[in-house]
Amino acid sequence: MAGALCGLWVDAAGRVLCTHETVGGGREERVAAWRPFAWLRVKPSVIPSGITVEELKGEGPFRFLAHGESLEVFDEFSSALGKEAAFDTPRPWESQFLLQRRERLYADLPFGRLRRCQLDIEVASPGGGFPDAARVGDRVLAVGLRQDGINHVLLLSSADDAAEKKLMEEFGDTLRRLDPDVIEGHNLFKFDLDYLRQRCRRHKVPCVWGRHGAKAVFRPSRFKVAERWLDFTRCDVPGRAVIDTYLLVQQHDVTAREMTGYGLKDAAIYFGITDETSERTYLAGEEIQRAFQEDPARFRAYLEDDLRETAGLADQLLPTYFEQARTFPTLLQEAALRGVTSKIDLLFLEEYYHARQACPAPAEVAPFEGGFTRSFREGVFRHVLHFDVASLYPSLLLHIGRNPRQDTLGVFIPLLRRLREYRLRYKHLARTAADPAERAEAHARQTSFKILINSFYGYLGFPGARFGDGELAAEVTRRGRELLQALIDAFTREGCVPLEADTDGIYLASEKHHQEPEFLLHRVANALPEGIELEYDGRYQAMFCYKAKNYALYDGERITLRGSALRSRGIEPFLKRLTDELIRHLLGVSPVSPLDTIADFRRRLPRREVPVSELARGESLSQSPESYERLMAEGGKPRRAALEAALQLPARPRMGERVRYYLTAKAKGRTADWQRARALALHDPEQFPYDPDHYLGKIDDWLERYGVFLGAAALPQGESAQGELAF
DNA sequence: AACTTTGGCGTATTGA
DNA sequence: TCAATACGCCAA
Repeated sequence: MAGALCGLWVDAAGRVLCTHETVGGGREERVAAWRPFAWLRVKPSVIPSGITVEELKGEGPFRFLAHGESLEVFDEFSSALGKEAAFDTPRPWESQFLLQRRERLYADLPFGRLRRCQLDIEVASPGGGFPDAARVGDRVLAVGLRQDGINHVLLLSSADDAAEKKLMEEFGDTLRRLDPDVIEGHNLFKFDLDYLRQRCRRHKVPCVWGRHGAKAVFRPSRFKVAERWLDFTRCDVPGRAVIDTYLLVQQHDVTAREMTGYGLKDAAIYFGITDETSERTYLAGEEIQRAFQEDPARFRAYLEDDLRETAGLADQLLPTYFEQARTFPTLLQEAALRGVTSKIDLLFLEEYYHARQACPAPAEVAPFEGGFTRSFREGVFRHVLHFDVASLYPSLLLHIGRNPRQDTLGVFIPLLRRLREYRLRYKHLARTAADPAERAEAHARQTSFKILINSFYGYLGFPGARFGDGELAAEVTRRGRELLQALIDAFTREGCVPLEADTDGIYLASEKHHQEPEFLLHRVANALPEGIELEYDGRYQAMFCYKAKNYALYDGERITLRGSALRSRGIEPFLKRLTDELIRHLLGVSPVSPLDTIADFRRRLPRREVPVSELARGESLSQSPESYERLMAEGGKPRRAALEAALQLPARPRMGERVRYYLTAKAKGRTADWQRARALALHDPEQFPYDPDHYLGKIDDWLERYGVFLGAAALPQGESAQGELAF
């Protein structure tokens, strides 16, 4: 019996090259058999030798299944069929192999036995400017590799080309000797690997970094983080997974949205790997080269701290994806880089393949209504309770119990049910297991199942999902709205005052029940259908209700902000400060009124005494500056201030990165924001001072919105206070 | 090159 | 000056 599969690669010839764990924890390489396959809409009139075609059971446009005896024969066959939609085959090939064999990577391999190697490079650029691997004067100073806590630091031996070439060869040798399953690094894709590739190419050193003597492959790719797309150069190292913690960190922050930055240093502090106050060696970009020459010990300490922090980030962020790779027929790197649709599709396709059932094509999805959202009151309220329905949409799906229309095999609901059972089992284990490593693993599993379960509803409403069903998704949200409305009515009958409701939860004020929310919970929860569970989620001294999806809570210790109006990252810091002061004031946390701060700003702004960094707004680029520039050159529109600012910067930011900018004074023919925007990094108080009037106007706008909550003193003329103080 | 959904707030651009 | 519209960012 072979040990766990911990590496997989299908080469160009169609050979399946596997790496298995051996009894002693080593790695051994093997070649496995595989028959490439595809689904077809029609039976080809001519079937070449080496290809078999079977007719499938059930309804669905893909009614035939073709197998090839080798990839070569199969490729020829598929190109002969042409590019029409008659042909559909799961990619990459590694997924197809796993699916065909019902195999998974890392089966029975604990996370602790995964061979993980951290990688970081240090480079020198002439004049201390921004590194650019294409420049002759640039140089790799050191390559750091760390595996199982042991550092392997490779240093440039002298300042000539031959030495850098030798360093590149040493890097390849060391990597192959360590033979990791996973290569981890912070910003690997956009920096380290791409830089190494360019230097290797210069010295004609092939990037043989993979298993089975294979070279790394590079190609442009994109990664979606919530609403943002990030551009990066993807690197595939055959037989290994490349994991970029820079991407994982950003993905993590989608839900939390509380990180101050995504660089290694910020992330390490945020995740508690490095204590903010404790020592770690740090070198600024321009100091690195000098330290390399004059203080080697310090240079090495810096590199090793980077490796340690990278390992720490992956310790926390990788297990979820590791568990995904054990769940889906997919590579670990794919699990970390791709969305949930392809993964769910693979689970379906695996069942359809083995059942020899005809496959559907993605269906049309008509626009449909979502969750119920309402802000009932505006102002400050006391004795606030929060209730929500546990896993509303998955519960409703199971309650409805209907499979997607095209799922003729009936895979969806049983799969969802099984995943939920698994999740509950691992959630329990995460609390009760004796061994801490086992608890951690159980936690990772339950987290990855939770993400998966929650995305089943979204999958149904997604037009690209092969087994999607917009009507079923619409049915789920419709029942969700009815349920929430029924809860609001029930709470109202109990004498509570609804404040804010959104999708699956409700905030309400009730002095009577504030001390005994469980009592209230039982009275209301009785009316709910089987399988739908209402939970008491928390109690608050005070709540500031602003508008729908925008509110602040105070539990006696901490303030929680919700909503883009109150906590958006793009907002100018000085306005954010006003809002924070307002909320602390309204919630009774601080006696200081923002009106004092406003008076102060109004005094200092005209003299430009407020630092520009307090005024600059930030925005992440939804487009690369280059493509924006091209579009504008062709007379495109609309113009955008953030992109205009990005174009000013010598080190052009890429799509998905943040740009901060401020506004300079109006001039003739230069009144629009985009014409006056200037990158914060290029602030020049003499040549390009900021425009105080613009920022004074922002304060007026702020008062327009929030003045009512501060009473008559703050109001523009003709308005009266509407904020109420109740209960 | 790649994609889970809808709902809501606030700001800027554009064109009249 | 005012609308329609697009976009960034966020809640669930």
